[in-house]
Amino acid sequence: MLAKPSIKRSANTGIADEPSELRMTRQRREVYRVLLAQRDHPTAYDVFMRVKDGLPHISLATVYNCLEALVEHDLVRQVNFDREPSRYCPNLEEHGHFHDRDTGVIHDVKFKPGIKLADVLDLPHGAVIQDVEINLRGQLSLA
Amino acid sequence: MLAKPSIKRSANTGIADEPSELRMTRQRREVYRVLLAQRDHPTAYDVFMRVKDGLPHISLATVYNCLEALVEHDLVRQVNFDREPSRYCPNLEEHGHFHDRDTGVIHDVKFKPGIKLADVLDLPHGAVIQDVEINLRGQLSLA
DNA sequence: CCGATAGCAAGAACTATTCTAAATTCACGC
DNA sequence: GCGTGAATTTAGAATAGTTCTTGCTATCGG
Repeated sequence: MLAKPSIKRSANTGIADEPSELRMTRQRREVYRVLLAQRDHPTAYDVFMRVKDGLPHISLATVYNCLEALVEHDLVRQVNFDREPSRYCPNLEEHGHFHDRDTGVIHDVKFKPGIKLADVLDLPHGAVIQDVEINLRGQLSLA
Repeated sequence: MLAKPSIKRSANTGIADEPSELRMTRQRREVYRVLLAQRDHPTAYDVFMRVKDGLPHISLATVYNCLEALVEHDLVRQVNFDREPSRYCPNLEEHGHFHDRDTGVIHDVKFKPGIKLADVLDLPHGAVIQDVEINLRGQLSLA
């Protein structure tokens, strides 16, 4: 997602389509805290296990709900490699992901300074990009 | 996948790790033909429906097997948007995909001439890229 | 405090995909 | 042409990550 963070904002104005604010419940706060605390791109299940330390009664479904809410409100990005379980990333800067086949670790990959995606891609005429996903797979040669 | 096409090649030399050639069965040929005939990034199920015209008794599992074999041998690329059903693309040039939210159509997106991914990304030191996936979502403004 | 709305929990349901086991096909040497 | 072993196909069962349903609970505005 391109950054458009929104946490608690002004009260609803009554205008129909206004995106609603995210209510920060105990569960959502804990899920978000867990994501910030250890930025290793955990799966929903990983998050579930970590959140249980603070909220032993939380259910996996709630973790999914919370992650969805956080993603929807652009506090967190969902990262998908092929059809593996989704992973979650609190880094909101535009960046890609490098999956190391040897270790399984996913590294954030930034653009070189000054580079914009639209500068390097031949986009369809009139294309308005709402979402960018760049996923790399490979290995870290030790040489 | 980075291009490394291999269809029928020379007979096996006896060397252990040589990647084996792809045996072109009726089913695989038909699946491949269908992908080349209509390059609209069909799902496995779409392919299944199309292949049935020529091979009415083919099973969905076989279509999955064939697609996997074709992907494995770099004749076809698998395209994943989030966790939606995988789509299949016979375009082997390095390119990305733009998913139009309004129509659902997926467009191929080429790099501007002369641009290499490594030129624009800050890769981890020593990273060897085996596979690149660039997925965009947005709309085609009619203006 | 009251009613309405949003969120939570537990488990069932869903669905794209993979696996299993048995039957078929194929390449190849004879 | 024909047997043989390996690869492939098939149909259906199984899997797994995720989403849905239902009833309960918390929260908010008034």
